[in-house]
Amino acid sequence: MVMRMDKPAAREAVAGLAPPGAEVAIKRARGRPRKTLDERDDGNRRVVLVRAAAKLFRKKGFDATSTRDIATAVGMRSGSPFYHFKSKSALLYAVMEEGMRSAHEQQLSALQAASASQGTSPHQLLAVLIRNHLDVLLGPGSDFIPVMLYESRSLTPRQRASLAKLQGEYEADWAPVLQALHTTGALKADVKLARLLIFGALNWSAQWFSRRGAASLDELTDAAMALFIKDLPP
Amino acid sequence: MVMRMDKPAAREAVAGLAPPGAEVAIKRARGRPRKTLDERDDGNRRVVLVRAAAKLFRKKGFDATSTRDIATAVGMRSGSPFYHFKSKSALLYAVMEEGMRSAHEQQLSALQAASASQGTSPHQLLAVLIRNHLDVLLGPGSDFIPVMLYESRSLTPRQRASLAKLQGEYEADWAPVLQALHTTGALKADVKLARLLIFGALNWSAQWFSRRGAASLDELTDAAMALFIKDLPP
DNA sequence: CCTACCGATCGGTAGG
DNA sequence: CCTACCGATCGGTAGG
Repeated sequence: MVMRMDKPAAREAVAGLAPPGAEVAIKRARGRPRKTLDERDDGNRRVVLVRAAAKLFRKKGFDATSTRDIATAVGMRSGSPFYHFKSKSALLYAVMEEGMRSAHEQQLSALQAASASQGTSPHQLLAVLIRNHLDVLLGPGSDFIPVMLYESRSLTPRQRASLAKLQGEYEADWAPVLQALHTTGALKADVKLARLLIFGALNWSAQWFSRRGAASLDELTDAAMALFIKDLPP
Repeated sequence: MVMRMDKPAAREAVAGLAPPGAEVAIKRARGRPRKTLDERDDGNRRVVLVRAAAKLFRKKGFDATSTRDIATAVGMRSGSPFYHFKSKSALLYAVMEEGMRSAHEQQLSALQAASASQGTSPHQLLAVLIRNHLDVLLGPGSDFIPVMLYESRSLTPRQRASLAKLQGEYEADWAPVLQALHTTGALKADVKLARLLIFGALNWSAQWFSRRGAASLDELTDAAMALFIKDLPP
């Protein structure tokens, strides 16, 4: 209840909302605060909350998950998540935004690594995109993107619009690859519809894929490539 | 509000739960009942409830739809849906079961019509299956299957198992067609994974397809065929 | 099928 | 971040 004026700043920085003077205000506090009980570690708690929320939202759905569930999962009391997030839906948005950002980063890395080492044929690039997408979707600890795919109904219109922009950027990386494949005849369908159908095929796997199941992510990637591409090289 | 003593039996028959002696018991009542207030029109109300529930579940999701929303939609008071369904989840199951039954019937009709008139090549059969599936999924008044696809988390385990059986029967019709295409080389991917990926591609369209949008169901069918099948005839 | 409820739960807040 | 709440809503039920 006292001296933790550094908290709001840290929090807003994570959210990318730090007002211009925030850090200055913090530096005004001299030395470490004494009342340490509420001097919980750091804006770290925010990340922990988002992670727990992602897991629960994925497992039970947004509406069926109470903010109390989330609080309990991270060892907080029922009202405390609202110290970090102004609403339940803000938490949901944080999950999705974090998911999209890291998914996109991962996608860019994968593309760069591919064009650096392996060849850079459209076939290979599509395989890389698919494999990465499956990883983001089904890999260990990947609750964020499934939540984004299946819970966006619960966002506010403004949040949905924000997220759509991020999704657009993610999908934009696919367009040239698909276009190239269409040009060579390896992809016969209309490019735009093909993209939607392909994302559907992949995204749906979040509903049935099990990491302890029959197929591996590599096998699934191969199956997808075999399904979509006409002239697969041996 | 009069004469529909046949209703309880009809109702239970729809649910497939009519106890052996139900109809007999009903026939025991002679003529029309006099106390007419609770003699509401018919088991018709049940169908109306299921239809309204499907619409709302699809639009807002199961958890975000209250039984009061459904009651209001059909002009009932808040407690009345529970006269027809013993729980909210029973209503959800009714939506899904009704959706699967009619989808499967429609699929069988489409297959019969196809093998009667058009040729019966695996290509044509797959096109028929896809087209029908899209119709069931995206056609006018089709809220049932999307609800089934996206809300089954809210079923009880027993309900889920029941539904899985119906889904299995629906999907079973696809297996020989896909197998035949695989044999001829028109489908390169592993048949089981191909089926999952194809259903994903189609099912996902419930998320983005708009009946007033760019593509028609026919165009979407063509795109899907072009995407999945290697040696499409002209 | 309505009336009149009930207990439980939920998102969120004040105040420290 | 906790304590102690609050108003609203929800699924469901008794009793007619």
